[in-house]
Amino acid sequence: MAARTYGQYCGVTTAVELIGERWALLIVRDLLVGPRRYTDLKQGLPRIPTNILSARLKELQEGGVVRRVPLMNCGLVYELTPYGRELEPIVLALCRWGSARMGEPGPDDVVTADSLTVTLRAAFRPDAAAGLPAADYELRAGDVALRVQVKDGGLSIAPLTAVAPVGGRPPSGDPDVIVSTGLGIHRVLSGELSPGAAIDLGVMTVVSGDAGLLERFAETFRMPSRIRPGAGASVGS
Amino acid sequence: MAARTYGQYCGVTTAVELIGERWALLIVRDLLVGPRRYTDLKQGLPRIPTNILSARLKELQEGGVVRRVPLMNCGLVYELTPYGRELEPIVLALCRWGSARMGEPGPDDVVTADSLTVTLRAAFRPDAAAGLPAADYELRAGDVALRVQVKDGGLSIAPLTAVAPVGGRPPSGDPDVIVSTGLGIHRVLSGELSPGAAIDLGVMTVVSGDAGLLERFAETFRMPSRIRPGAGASVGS
DNA sequence: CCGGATCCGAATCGATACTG
DNA sequence: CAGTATCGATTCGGATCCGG
Repeated sequence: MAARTYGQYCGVTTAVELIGERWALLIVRDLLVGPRRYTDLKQGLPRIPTNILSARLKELQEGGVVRRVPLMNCGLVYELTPYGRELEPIVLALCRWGSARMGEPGPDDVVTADSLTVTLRAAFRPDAAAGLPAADYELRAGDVALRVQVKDGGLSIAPLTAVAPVGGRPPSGDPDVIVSTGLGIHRVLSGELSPGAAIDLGVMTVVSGDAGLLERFAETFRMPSRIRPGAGASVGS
Repeated sequence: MAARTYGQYCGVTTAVELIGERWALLIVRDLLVGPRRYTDLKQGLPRIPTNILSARLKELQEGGVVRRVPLMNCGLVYELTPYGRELEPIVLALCRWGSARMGEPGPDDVVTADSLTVTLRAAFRPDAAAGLPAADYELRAGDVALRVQVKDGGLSIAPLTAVAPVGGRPPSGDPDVIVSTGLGIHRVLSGELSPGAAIDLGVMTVVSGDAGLLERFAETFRMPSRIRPGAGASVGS
């Protein structure tokens, strides 16, 4: 033990010892959306081996990042501690940073409800939203569907795919617009494609409702612009 | 290949694929201070195996985070690309976050010039500094010595141990105060100890100059308060 | 079904030695 | 100085299995 530490007395080092192991930060990402059962996490991280999931949960608990909470009606959930929740701005910033280098989705890449929720939170611009009237979107990407409500400069996102998880109240009424995208929604979030262009290219489809609202959507949610991957590559053997 | 990817189309996932491998973020941390030679990095990360260092540098270059720059007078340095430099606020935030869980230093823990420089940048409070007159500190911790100058709400830090690295100009004149601490300087940065208390306990020693300046130092640099590690522990088998 | 534990081959990491 | 080569020690990934 302790052989796998970095041997430095530094906050960065301590932080990566707490959340730097493989899969750890993705568990944190999903828990930022809400408390999750073991099985929820396994579904949200389809490629994680179960032994790794339980090992990480144990380590994150020992680090005081995650807490294990028994539920009244049998079962149990994992949730972030207050200390773990302090990672939210960091994870959102990493999401924005990484988005600049997302190329085309691989054939096996998936989008989960939690990852899309975090992505939208990362892309949300409260100042832009404050200047615009309320809007109520239903977003479908891959096989997840999200209800996204922007009101009074605030954002609330609820999953529509499964039964509402532990703490959520299901949204009521109908959305103003239902839009379906492939995994290419990021091309709109990055500003690479205007909503109109995305619809013309078939990247986005308006299932029902007011297509004009999508311009407002694109103003409310925006990721940093993408970087051509070709720029700094070629390492040379 | 691609077997070791996370299989998700998400900014967070992309980010940890770029900088989530072991040691990678510590390399970024050191490069945030300035361009570094291979050997500098090896010294600043004493426990990194050399094959891992070269593998990480290669990966970081392929990811467009790091660039390899030949020097005019023979030799070469690694430096962050503009994209890599965008990690600065994230690394500083991680430094603050992790600092809350740094316990006592282990017997083999070291403090390097670069890690201490990043720590001070992370702890720097420009708004507090703006309200105070300029100050010029020399800080010695472990076997590193740093010249820390606060002026007009700005911060500049230069190492005094080795020859000034690549881009640096050596500071001129004498500091207002020279203070020597063990690795326990973080107990002052965290506010756990006032400078006076730290001196009384022998955690800090004023080598020369105006000890009164240390109060100003403690106001200018502050980490989030520490968390009792006992709070959320005990995982239970 | 939920919440894991166990086993094993494959890939990675760590330490040291060596080289242009 | 700037790495590569090698090899044992860990860890990861995938699958299976198990108690409630």
